[in-house]
Amino acid sequence: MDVTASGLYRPPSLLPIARHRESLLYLVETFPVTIIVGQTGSGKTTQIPQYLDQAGWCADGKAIAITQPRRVAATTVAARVAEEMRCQLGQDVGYSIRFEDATSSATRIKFMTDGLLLREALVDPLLSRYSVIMVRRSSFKTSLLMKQVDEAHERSLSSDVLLGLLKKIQKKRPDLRIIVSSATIQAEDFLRFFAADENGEISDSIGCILSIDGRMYPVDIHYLKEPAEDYVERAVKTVLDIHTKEPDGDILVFLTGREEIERTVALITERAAALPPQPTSLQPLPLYAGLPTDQQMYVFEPAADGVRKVVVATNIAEASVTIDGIAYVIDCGFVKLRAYNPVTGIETLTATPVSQASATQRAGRAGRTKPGKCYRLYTEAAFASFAASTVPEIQRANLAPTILQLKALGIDNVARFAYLTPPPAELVTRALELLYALGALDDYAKLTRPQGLRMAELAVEPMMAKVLLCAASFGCVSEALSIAAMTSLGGAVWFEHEGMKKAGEGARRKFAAEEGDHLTLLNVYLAFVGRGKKEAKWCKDHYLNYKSMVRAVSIRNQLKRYLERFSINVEESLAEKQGGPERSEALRRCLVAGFFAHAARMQPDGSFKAVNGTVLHAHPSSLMFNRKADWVVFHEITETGNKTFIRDITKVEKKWLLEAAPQYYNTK
DNA sequence: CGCCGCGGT
Repeated sequence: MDVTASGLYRPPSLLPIARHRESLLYLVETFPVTIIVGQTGSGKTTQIPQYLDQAGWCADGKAIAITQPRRVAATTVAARVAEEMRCQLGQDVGYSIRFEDATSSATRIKFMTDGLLLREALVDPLLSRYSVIMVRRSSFKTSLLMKQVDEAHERSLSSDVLLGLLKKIQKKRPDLRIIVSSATIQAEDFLRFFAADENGEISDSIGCILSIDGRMYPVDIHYLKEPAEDYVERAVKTVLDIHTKEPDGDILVFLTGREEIERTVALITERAAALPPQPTSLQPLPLYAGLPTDQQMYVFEPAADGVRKVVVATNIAEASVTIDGIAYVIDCGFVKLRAYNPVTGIETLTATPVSQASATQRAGRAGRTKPGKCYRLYTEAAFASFAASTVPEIQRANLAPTILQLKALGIDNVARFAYLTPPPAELVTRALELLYALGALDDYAKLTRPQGLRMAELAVEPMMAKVLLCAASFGCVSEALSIAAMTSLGGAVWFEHEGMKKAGEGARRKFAAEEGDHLTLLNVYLAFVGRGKKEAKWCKDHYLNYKSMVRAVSIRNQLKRYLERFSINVEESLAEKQGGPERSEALRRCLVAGFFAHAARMQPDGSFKAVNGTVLHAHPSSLMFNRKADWVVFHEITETGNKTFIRDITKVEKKWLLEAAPQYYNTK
């Protein structure tokens, strides 16, 4: 959300990009690909689309697409450009993000998320309505930091896939212009990526790099002389040291997760109270994505006079969110990262040392408005041992959704797709196997029609997409839609708060279904949309996250529209038999049709055993955490620390599993 | 018995 950078509010003619207007237009005219290097505040995102529009790139009804990594970036930048062009947002300038389309037939400049542009490519494979596509990959130029020349760079799965797709489209559309804004270090790589043909030969007529200058304040880096034994302790101590010895300025502490953050906030409060009287007081504030929005807002409010703010945050503060007034950064040197094990199919979420690029980006948070200081809770030798940059998502994620998407985009040979960095073969193989078992791919690994194509179009992961497509045959489309929408929220259904856990669990019991979490989620959804209850207060009283519930309604509507387009009868509900055993069985059989690969059996000790022998535990947030069951299917599997948890669990019968996927269970 | 880093369709 770097859109609030000071540069944006400078008159456009004074922005650094203004001096490069003519050369930029020349390059875009001459080369199919232009790589722009320049940092936040250079004005490239707001000005370049306007230059292109003025230069005639929107003639003949064509439009310019600009992708952003975040929804909030797409909407705010679009609003800014509309204001500069003195037009109403949604007319000449608009944006399009999931659930919100602020564009019209008059729209020439369109901001959007990269994931949404990929979806458009399913319908319009050559993206023919665009004359220019500008892809923003957040980049951070930090070469003014002491002793460092380094850059960080967000690499989401969708933006990696988009760039590969654009390269493919360009071969068929020489008229298309591609602009990529990138970090200096990657600029050459991008150019080579687009210029290389299938044999690796580089063409020099494909593209060019344009650099725009920008600046940042210096940040002093301080390392530990000896490694810290407990970085939470050390972070608290550093906060107090800064507070008692350093001039005014707020503090930002990077830690890895909720529990650590809450503990640190409590420790700071406790220790600060024990200090001798200080001229200013300390106000520690937690910040992580799971925190309710109203509590997140506190960190953006300027501290009162005589108060020094200490924001204790996860990686959310590294690039997603910008807090003004930070003069000191404390970096624990770790981040929680997801990884996917293709052999076991289990995702892990573990604290891992950050990359040098990431550490640099964290330090840079102290130098946004004036010179700052960064205290690294590790040694300089440790920093030197960190990887240069974080392993891109495409090399560590479950690729089933991505591979399905590529197939639907007409890329049959996923092994030969132009990846920026190719994923490990095992990840691709595992994804292909699952998609085959779900019937999305045939014996020749070709997308099945209509089933595979429809699964790709539905905005849920392949297993849940299969559930939705099977629901009609079980007579539970309406219920499956609600469950799909609720599981899409990814655990954000319940409003968690320190000290109210007991009460929250009591509230949860009101919705509990004997059969497990999916039916419970359905009960929650039905209660929310039930007469007169679709309101924030009702949610609060029942310990539900209102924002998430509203989102579930949107997701369900969108999924429903897709099913209607597939001519699936959505009204087919078992509502009249509500609560009856037939409804419950139909629904659970339907879940099995998609989630047969996520089956496990409860052991006498209450743990579960997967079909491949892995020992699993019901996540404490699950109803099955302390209930008896035999066979179950589950939505998600994650390993944290040294335990493997399953979440969103529902009781099923073994024979349903065998019926749903006989070949899958025979080969195991 | 004891817990999800951050995004996106």
